[in-house]
Amino acid sequence: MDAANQQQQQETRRTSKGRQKIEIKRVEKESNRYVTFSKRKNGLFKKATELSTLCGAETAVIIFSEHRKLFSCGQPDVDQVLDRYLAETERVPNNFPSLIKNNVENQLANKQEYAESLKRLEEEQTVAKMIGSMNNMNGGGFWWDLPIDNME
Amino acid sequence: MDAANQQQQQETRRTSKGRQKIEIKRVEKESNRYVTFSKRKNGLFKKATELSTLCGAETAVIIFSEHRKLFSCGQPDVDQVLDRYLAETERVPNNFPSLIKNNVENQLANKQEYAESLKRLEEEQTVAKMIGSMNNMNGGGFWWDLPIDNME
DNA sequence: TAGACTATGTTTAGTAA
DNA sequence: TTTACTAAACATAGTCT
Repeated sequence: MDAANQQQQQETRRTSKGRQKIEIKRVEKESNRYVTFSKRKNGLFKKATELSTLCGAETAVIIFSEHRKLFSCGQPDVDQVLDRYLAETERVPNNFPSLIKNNVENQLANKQEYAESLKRLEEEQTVAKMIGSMNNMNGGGFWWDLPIDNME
Repeated sequence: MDAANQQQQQETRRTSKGRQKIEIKRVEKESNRYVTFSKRKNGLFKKATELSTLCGAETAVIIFSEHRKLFSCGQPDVDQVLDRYLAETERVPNNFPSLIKNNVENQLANKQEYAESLKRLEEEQTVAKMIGSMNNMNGGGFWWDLPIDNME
C-alpha cells in the first residue's frame, strides 16, 4: 500500500461515526443484519461463559439464526444443562412422541404370543403407564416392534 | 433532602471508583458474587432478547445458579427452541423414561385394558431389562437404535 | 436478594475487506 | 459469515440502601 492509499485510509477512519444508537427492532438491511447477528451471537456466548466462570453457574445458550442454523454454547455442557432443565420442569419434549409411529393396540394384537409370555410382571403398573402413554403418541417406531426372536 | 445532605451525597459520589477491571475467574466474596450473578443474568437475558428482535433469531438461555435455582428466557419460547434443538441433534434426554412416567398419570385411567392384559404377561425379566436399559441411556442416540443384545 | 449511583471497562454500529 | 477499525453507546464493579 502506497503513501497515498494509506493517507486515504487514514482519512476514511477519521470519518467513522463510531457506534451509533439503534432501536431494538429488526435490522432491515440484510448485510447489516448478518453482521449484527454474528457479533452479538459471539457477545452472548462470551457473556454466558463469563457468568459461569464468575459465579459458578451452569448455563446453556441455544440460538437458531433466521435461516435455522443452530449455534449453541454451554457450561459445563449444553445437554447436561438441558437434562437438568427438563427434569426440573418435568416436561416431555414434543419431538419424542413424534418419533413413534405405530399404534400400540395393533402391536399388542399382532404380538399375542409375546404378550402371553409376559406374566407376573412385577413392574406391571409402571409398564402399563408407559404403554398407555405411548399409545397416545403419534409417530415413530416402537421398541417392541422388533423381531421377537431376537428379544428372547 | 436538604442542601447539606445533597452536598454530602455529591461528595460520596465523587469518591466512586467507577467500574473496575476484573479477571474472569470465580468471584470469591460471596456477597459480590451474588450481586454479579443477578446483574449479569439480567444482562444476558436482555442481550438474548435483543438478538432475537434485531436479527429474527430464536434463542433460549437456561441458567442454574450455584444453588441450582433455575432461570430461563426464550424467544419465542424456551420449550419451542428446545424441541427444535433436540430434533436437530437427534438426542433423547437422559431422563426421558422418568419424564414419561411423570406425564402419564392422567392417561392411565383410560387405558385399563392395557393394564389388564399386561397382568398376564410373562418374561418380566426381559421387560425389566429393557426398562433398565432405557434408564441407562446416556444420550447420543435413540434407545431403539441400541443393539438388540443390550435389550435382553 | 434487588435498586441506585458513577466512573470506567466493554461492546458494538457503521463500514470496508 | 468473519475480521478490522474507531468512537460512541452500553454494561457493570464497587458501594450504599
